[in-house]
Amino acid sequence: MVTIRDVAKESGFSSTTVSIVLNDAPLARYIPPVTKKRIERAAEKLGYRPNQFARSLRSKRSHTVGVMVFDMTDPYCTLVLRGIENTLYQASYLPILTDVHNERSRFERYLEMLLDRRVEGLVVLANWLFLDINLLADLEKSSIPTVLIGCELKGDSMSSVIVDNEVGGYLAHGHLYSLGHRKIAFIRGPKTLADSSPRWRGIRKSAKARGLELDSHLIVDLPESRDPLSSFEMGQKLTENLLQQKRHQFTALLAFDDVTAFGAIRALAKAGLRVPEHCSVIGFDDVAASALCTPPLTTVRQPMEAMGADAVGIVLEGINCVLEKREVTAHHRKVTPELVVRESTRGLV
Amino acid sequence: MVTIRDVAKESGFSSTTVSIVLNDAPLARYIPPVTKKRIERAAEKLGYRPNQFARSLRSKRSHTVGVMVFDMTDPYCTLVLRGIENTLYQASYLPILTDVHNERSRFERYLEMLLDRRVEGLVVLANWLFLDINLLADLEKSSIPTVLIGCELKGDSMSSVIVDNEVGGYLAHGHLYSLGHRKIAFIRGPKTLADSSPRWRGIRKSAKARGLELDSHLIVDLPESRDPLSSFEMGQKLTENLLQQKRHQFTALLAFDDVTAFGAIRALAKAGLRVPEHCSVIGFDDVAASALCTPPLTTVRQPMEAMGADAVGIVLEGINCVLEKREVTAHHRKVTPELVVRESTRGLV
DNA sequence: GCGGTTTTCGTAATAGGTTTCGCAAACTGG
DNA sequence: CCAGTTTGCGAAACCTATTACGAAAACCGC
Repeated sequence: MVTIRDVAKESGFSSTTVSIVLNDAPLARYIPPVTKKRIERAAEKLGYRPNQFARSLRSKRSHTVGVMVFDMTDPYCTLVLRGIENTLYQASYLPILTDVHNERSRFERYLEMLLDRRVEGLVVLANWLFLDINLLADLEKSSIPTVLIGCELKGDSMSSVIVDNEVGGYLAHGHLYSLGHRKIAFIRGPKTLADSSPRWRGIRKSAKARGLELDSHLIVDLPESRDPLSSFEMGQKLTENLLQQKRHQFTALLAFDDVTAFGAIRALAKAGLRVPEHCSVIGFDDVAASALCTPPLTTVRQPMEAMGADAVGIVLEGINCVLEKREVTAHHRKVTPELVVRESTRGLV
Repeated sequence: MVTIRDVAKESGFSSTTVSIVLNDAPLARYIPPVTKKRIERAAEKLGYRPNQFARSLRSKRSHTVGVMVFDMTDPYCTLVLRGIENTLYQASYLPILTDVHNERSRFERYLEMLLDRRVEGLVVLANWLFLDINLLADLEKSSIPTVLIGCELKGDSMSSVIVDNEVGGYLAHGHLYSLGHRKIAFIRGPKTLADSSPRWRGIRKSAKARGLELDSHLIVDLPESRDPLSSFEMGQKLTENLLQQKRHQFTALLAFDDVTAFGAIRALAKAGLRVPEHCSVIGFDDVAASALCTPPLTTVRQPMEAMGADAVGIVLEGINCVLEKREVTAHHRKVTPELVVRESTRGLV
């Protein structure tokens, strides 16, 4: 390995000067161009690359951000991660990716590891979070800029980026209503999931605004589960149950999320019902698969890539605050979802 | 920040002894339990956490592995990443995730960044790789244990983990054949993609073994594209083309991969053909969406999680070789794919 | 040609660990 | 009781880059 001293020797100057020149430090003003050239040429010739460990040891900076995901296999993650990665790249930061597998011990272990590495910020993708909220209290103590995606924690210790679930629920229900559906089945999210209740609130709001009564026989809840893909089987099963109560028919189904919707569609197909001819189905999220399956799923899109980018923007700003010893202020961003009409919903004839 | 010297002061011993005790270094044999206790208690009391920068500076180790993905949005990545992450976690390594976006400049920049961070190994997910192969030559120079997933590079400079595409093609074709299909359409992969030709070889082998002639009118190729999801639109378009030549009908379609198959299914649906009633469709990969869509896709599964885990295993072994100054030998693993029969294929009546 | 500023560059301290070396005390065997 | 080993521990070197400080030269104005 070639060190700064090697460059110093090669160029005939001291390591101090080499450091100043190569980093273009303030003092570089005083270094004549000839000297700079010589040093740069020497560095080039030797293929010098500064040792980041030594540099970090001095500067106390890692140029690294920790990314914690609660379950990578959730298709929701992909685009958010893309947004995170891309924004970090622009800023020359690198992400350390950890997948908590929805396990408390793993969360704690990873958090320790990340803090030990002195990550300068933390992005937590808490989309499918069933752990104690006070687990997030661990995060507060960490005292580095932290942003939660998909889960709001009021207060000024941590920022958050969430989708406006209420608007989303409102949009979804409004869409089905405007297509003429009046008998709508609902698969709500697990009670313990933060997204569930605001989405439902939006739905009720829409129903109320339109003077529509909701039939409690057509409302079911996903159970709590550690596995985000379990909502497929649950969606299927719950839909089967709904179909069995012959006295309470429905012409449309509003699922908690896209994966649940896929499960519902499966159940409908097994019952000989086609989407959207016999029953319209709408999801939430707009994961990649929603556009790929046939019929493509009408859904409420979360701008996932933008949310990831936004989260990183907040973290980077926080890092700058820390560097400049300004106060770090928490931001609570709530982004607006967008209705994406595809072919799984259709007007009643 | 509390340093090792603080612990030394608190415990009444030197930093040497503290280091030896807390790391359980060989010399710790000679330290009496009383001393160890005192030091551990002091460390505990002060909440001492060793500075990883300092440690890495000395030991030249980062306990970090670089993970380069060519395009995160490829659904193929998710499970592979899960396997990578999980195996690294077991070994207390952390992954730095980079997404090359299929851009040469980005690849080079990220590679430099990773090497600057002294990652101890490299896992490259080269699934959808259209860049010059000699770009991978850059990797060879890096002289750290490197494993390629999904792309073989013969030689002993780099290891690889790939699926046995030929067997996969053979299985897929054999499955359709055994269901009675004789007129089969094929959407082959892009010529420049490493997976394409062995898969096709497997298909031809199966056809030959069964004495079946392939109809060249029913064979089309995906064009080259940077975007892994483009194979959806391409699959759709090519299938439309296939359907237009009325004189060459087919009862089954074998797609290059699952995403292509989704496109094909869409085209079939638009033409009023149902899967599998009117046409069977088989994919390749078994991405998550394949089990979620309706009808669920029959496909050839790549054991993606295991492949990721396997790759990390090889990297870790390589790292150990480097540590013990043994020779690093490249491994070329070829894993067997598995036919997953779902409902997008059906026997001819 | 003398104080003062600017330019140019190096010495040494620093960051926070790990490791080599060596000293001294305690023990072992003959 | 003496040589030789084992125990127990610390001083100092080391890893590599950054930076505070200061020395010396060059330059300026008067």
